[in-house]
Amino acid sequence: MDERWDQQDFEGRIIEFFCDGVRILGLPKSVGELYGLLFISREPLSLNDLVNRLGMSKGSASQGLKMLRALGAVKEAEGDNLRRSYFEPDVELKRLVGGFIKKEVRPHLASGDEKLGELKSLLGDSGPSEGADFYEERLERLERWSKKARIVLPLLQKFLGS
Amino acid sequence: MDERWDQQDFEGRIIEFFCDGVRILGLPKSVGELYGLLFISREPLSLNDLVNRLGMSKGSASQGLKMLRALGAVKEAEGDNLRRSYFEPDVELKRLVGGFIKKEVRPHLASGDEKLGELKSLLGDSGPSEGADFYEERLERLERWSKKARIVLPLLQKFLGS
DNA sequence: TTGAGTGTTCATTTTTAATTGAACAGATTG
DNA sequence: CAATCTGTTCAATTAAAAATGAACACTCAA
Repeated sequence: MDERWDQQDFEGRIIEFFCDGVRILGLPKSVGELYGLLFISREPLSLNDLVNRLGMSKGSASQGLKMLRALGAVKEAEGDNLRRSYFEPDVELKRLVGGFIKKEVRPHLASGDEKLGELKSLLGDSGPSEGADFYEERLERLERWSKKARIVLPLLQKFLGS
Repeated sequence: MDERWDQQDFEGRIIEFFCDGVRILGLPKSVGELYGLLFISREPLSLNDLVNRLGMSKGSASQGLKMLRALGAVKEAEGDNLRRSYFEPDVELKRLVGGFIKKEVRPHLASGDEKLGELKSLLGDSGPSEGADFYEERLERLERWSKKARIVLPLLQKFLGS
């Protein structure tokens, strides 16, 4: 047994790694801790396991798991205790990114498109008034951006699936 | 003149639009306001113009502009007053995304890679100990993720340039 | 039906991030 | 040089986000 191999440290670093990761995506640190611990655990873990090993509150863990399930990043699994729910991570990048796009990105794009629609009709109301050309050009540009986003997301997912 | 055409309202909505946009990217709202107002202005604006029209502090505006310049999202331009600096937006999606990737995304990926390297050497230290297989598999997976990201970013930029 | 185990919700607290505003440095002008 | 204008910095404040923990509902088993 090599005394320099510190499993605690290793797992802690993995968890930190995911904390950093999820922060870039705008998710709370606790979500990164939860996913990180599940990712580096051989067995599925229960809410209580996660709470005990991460030292976070039951409330945070419950909400974090809820988010991870909604994103499709964790799923329920079989465990020792029949009463409890156990969780294991989905470790397929394709599906992780797909879930994130579906739950976090697309809704924002949709609400952006809606707002663009309102802006277009606002500008339409003005009639062919002087100086509206500039605003029209800007709105068209925003629509092109939005269109690009709608095209690129499926391509991205396709690429990640390879 | 159509009284229903409310330019104030229109500009305000564009600014809101960008506030929402930058929040997704994890940038402060003030940065969205600054970019939004520049985006919808015919003429380049000075720091004082921005402060006055957005009602934000000089400090926020200065810092926000600093960030926008660093991202390459605004550049200096000629204006009436020789003493002041004037700014105009870069409105090419390709360059906006490119700047964001360069300044915000790549540094995070780089620091992630560095941490992965440390983890690998930690695991290496343990020697061929029992049960390290699982950890090795996990680290390899993370490396594949990182590799995918390094491949996909240039493709994304290439696509946006079309 | 009571008691223990599991998990959720949400008002409060804590933590983190953003904004302000005053002090400051440099540049320009009279 | 004194007065004004421009823009930056940063300590203090304010606002926003996340975490906590207690109350609650539900289930199961004795």
